[in-house]
Amino acid sequence: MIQTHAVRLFTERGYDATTVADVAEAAGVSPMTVYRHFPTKEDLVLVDQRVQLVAEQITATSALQPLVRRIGSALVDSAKALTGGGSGNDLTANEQFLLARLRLMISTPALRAKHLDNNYALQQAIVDALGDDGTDPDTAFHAHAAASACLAAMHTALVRWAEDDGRTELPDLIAKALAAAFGDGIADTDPDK
Amino acid sequence: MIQTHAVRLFTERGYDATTVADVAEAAGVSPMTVYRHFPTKEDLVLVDQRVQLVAEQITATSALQPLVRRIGSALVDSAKALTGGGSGNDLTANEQFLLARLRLMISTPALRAKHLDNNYALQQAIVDALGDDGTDPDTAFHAHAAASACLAAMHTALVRWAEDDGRTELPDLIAKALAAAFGDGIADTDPDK
DNA sequence: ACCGCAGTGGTAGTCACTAACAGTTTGGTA
DNA sequence: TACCAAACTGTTAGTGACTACCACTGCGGT
Repeated sequence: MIQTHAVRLFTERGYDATTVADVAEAAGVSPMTVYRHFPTKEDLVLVDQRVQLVAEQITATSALQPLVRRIGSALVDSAKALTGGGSGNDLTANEQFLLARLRLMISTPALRAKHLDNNYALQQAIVDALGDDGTDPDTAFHAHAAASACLAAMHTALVRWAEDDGRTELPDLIAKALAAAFGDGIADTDPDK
Repeated sequence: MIQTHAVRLFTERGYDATTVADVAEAAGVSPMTVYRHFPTKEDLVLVDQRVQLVAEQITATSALQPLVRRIGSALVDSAKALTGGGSGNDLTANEQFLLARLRLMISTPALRAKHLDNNYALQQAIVDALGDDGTDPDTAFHAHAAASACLAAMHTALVRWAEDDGRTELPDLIAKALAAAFGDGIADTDPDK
């Protein structure tokens, strides 16, 4: 509830021009309560990264495939879970809310910075999930390079998705971004296609 | 001078535990003076991105090459300018200072986030320099995906460089990171090698 | 009626950062 | 030397995010 009011106020008046006290008042609670649920003002907007989910998808992929393919397909699949499968044409309320938060995130430096740093944390989780045992620094370096590049491509897809107002399916956009960066074919999700 | 004291204090006591007033006192100036030279506390540490330089290198590359190759070679070249050419074995004072700031940047969330956002601004400049006229949204999307992935690989190289205490040449590490992400051969700088 | 406990609120403080104003130093000019 | 303008520095008084600490309320179980 607090989050809903926050995103609405931030969108209407701007992020910087809206204080946490404003959000608290709109939600009918005290500023203290806001801080109890959301450790920082930025967390009122930022999208849950689902680190756990992505990591599980990574371990589920075949270790025989190239790194960017393993990571890419995991990201595409997690995007499906995020948008709810993407069945019909109309956007669900969940997707609308996601879009509103993404638009704030893109246009507000503080939010954008924190989101990019969250992506960096996700990168660490991906490298861990890839099964890097830490013995070979070159292997870890390779994994970090691949993971960071894949996540950067995904971020580009997120921005494009928000600019498109969600008209294109997010998983498809991510696959397109991966293909644009790494070349066609590397990021196909379903081999039976 | 202010910056030198700031990095030293941040390294000794920690970034969060050091106030801007502390930095000002160590530098023998008032807190206001610090804010006049560095708009935010983070700017006391962050590395100059040299957006202009990278953009010029991009326009100097052949438009016939693949995007990641154009961007990659520009990033490798700008890294040479940043570290000062990398001639001898010993680290220059400039490189030492760069290393200290990088270490802070990697370990401090606020600094890391802002640096990643600076990279995002650099991405915009790279896309602009690539000559995207904005008419075709797919072309722009392609350029953004490639640029973001290249910058992510470069960031990975920066982290590795700091972990290595600068023992490996930074431009070489960036080339290695690009090769790890995009495949060998795509990021070679000098064709005559 | 009693206890524990999760959720909520108040108070006071720290610190990054800003705006408005005032004093000082510096470099160029007559 | 005298002078002026511009750059530099300092003071004060704020705003707002965020924290630590303590008190209060409702609520199910014994």
